[in-house]
Amino acid sequence: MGKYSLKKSEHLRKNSDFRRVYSKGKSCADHFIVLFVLPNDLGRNRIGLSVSKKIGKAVKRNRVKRLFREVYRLNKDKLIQGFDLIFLARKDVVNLDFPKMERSILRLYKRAKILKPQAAGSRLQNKLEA
RNA sequence: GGGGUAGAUCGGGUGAUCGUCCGUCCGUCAUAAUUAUGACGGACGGGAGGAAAGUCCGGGCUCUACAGGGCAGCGUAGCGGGUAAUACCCGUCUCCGUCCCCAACAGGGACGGACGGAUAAGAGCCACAGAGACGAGCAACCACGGAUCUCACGGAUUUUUUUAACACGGAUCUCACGGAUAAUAUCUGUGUAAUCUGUGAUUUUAAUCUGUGUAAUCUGUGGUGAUAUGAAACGAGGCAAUCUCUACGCGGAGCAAGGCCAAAUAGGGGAAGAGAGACGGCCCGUCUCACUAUCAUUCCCGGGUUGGCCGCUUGAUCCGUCCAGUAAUGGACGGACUAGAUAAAUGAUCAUCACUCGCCAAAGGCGAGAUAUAUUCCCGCCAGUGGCGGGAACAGGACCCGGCUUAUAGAUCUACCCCAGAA
RNA sequence: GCGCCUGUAGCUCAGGGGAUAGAGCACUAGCCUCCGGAGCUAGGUGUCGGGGGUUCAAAUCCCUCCAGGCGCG
Repeated sequence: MGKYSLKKSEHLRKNSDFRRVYSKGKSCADHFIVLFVLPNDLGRNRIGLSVSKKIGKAVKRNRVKRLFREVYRLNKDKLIQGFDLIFLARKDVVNLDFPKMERSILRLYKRAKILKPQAAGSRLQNKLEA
């Protein structure tokens, strides 16, 4: 598996998976995104995306989901493995571009305490300082 | 060169890195062990739209009777054509609107719009206003005629009453004067005033008759349309986007259709009883399963799974040429293969080229001004060069097509019109 | 995918061809009260979701678009 790949097997797809993460997982949020986290016993991470019709029409929703996927894919080497994650979009997320969303998601990672210890230093710090 | 209208086409390009979906081929591993499946990796090829949207119509396809009859219901509506079909498209007639020609009317032309059948059967509505609102007569006005009656004028007659005034007479009484008497009392004469009464005449009023004029009411005949109304005045009115009628069309559900495999749950409750279901509103008709009973059947409720495969992309497909047709469109020939996802694939970052907007810089042209003049200074405008920064629409397949409607920055081409400039 | 409903004053709703579009609450002003509340009186408030059409006349009928909501599989 490539370092920055994102296959279908890493997606949460069943309704029961989503409900399990929503009810039993921890959540943290900012103005744009709600992140749900629940440990699984697979030894790798899986993500689910939830963008409701309140966000906008199909083009806007697809763009938000693509940005979610891109940010997760390019930062997946910093995460501790073994979690199910759900990104829930809030209404203001439409105005975000890629760097703003990356900063927002990395902050949420840090608050959810799923960042690898050594990764918490270098790149995130650079981004935040920049 | 700029602007407008109409139509057609396109709707960012190129490159790098990382990543995604599908197909073909290959490699490693696992399972059954030719080969297939799954996971991971690699190479190559392909990968959203003109509206993919809204779901307003029409079809294909699938199941239900290869979809049957009647009623009900729904839809369409000049005529002709196109099409698989339509509420779509094309042509044309009629009507309406705008503009132009014409001094004006008539007429003609251009453009745009129209759910544009009902002559024949019926029902309903037509507020307010108005005398009158759809088949019935009322009222108004005018003309003629009649009846009743009011008023005015003229004439005639009659009557009584009242009032007013006049004339005359009578009675009573007051006052004045004169006379008689003894007397201021009484009697008497004259004049005057008041009251009552009689007579005469005039005027007014009332009644009757008659003539003329006028007004009102009733009535007969004929005519009229002013006012009012959206329209209308005995016309076979208007509205059928009110019901209805006529003609034509429509069976129903929808890819979560439908079929197969795997897994899981339950063997539960209720109803029916010779019928039940397909069948969607009703009736008929057809087909299937049953037709003697704590069994079995059918239906409903409840319970479980909500995984995979097929359907799934070659099709009324697209492109080019020729022919037929006013056109929509059709035919022939040649070529092409162009997404098949399913918590749902096209993205992110960077560079660059074009498009556009703003700012800055240097030099150029033109115009005006300052200076005695000028190669100098300043201001404004113009096109082009360089740099920096920003913007780049509407919008994402979900079985597939044909239309319609709506959203849409900009670019190109064609036709027409207007403005400016040059020859 | 299919079907249905709603949009009228600031809010909740009536009105289903002829109205100056109405009711309640709210708002404003006045009276009352020492003040406020309650009460009484008066008043303002509308592109009837947008556009087009039928009609003499449209909130109402027809077409189309927009926004919101609901149901079934």
